[in-house]
Amino acid sequence: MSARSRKSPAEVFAALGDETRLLLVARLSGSGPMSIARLTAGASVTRQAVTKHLHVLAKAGLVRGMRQGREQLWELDPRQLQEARRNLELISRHWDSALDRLRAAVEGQD
Amino acid sequence: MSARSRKSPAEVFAALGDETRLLLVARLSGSGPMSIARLTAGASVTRQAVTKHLHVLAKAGLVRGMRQGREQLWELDPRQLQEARRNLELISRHWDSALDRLRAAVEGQD
DNA sequence: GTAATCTGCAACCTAAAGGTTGCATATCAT
DNA sequence: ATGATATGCAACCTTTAGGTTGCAGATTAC
Repeated sequence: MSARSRKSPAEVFAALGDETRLLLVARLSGSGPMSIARLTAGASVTRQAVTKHLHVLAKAGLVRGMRQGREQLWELDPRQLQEARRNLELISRHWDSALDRLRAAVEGQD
Repeated sequence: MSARSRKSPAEVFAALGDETRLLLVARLSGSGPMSIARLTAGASVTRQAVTKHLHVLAKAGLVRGMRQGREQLWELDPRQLQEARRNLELISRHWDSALDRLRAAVEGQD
């Protein structure tokens, strides 16, 4: 149940559907791997909460952790991130056609 | 608290982070406005559950409902959808740079 | 070696999510 | 009018999310 299997879009969306996690992703996007302690420093919740959020993100395949000495470093997972990114674009494009369709329908009514 | 105010990305993601809701959005993307009864026909939960999901989507600004006779028709909300779409693309692009950065870091290490 | 740091594990708590059922109400068809 | 449809509202239930605290185990710094 780790980061390797295919993740459903819903799971990825759900993982991103939380302010704290979105913040973690943003911070990891802007720098290299970071320890839990450091990530906690910038968050408004306890270390345990941060840890849990990281695991949620990991389960969705967005980040991955690795041990280094006494600290656990977390970083974005390029592969799953790419896939998530493509999913977002697929949906986005899907909406495009939906919007086109709507527009056409409205114009047709005139 | 209706569809007019600005929605946080997290809220939109959260709204999309559920299989049933994703399905509803997909169905609405593929056709015109649909009544709750009709939407329920394709779902695996009760009408009430569908109604609740629609309200969650509406609160996130993704869909909107309108009354027509005895039925309530739901459709995608073009405006908020556009905005959501742009948010997705922003994040997606943000990830792109993050991935570039990662790639560069790895190459630099060789 | 000892103290300070960084984490993991587990128990526990509260609020919200997701879902159901029952009943009332409005609208449509005949 | 009457029965069938389509919803809305409200109460209720169970599971999960998000968060906390306390304590034990490693690792690192001195």
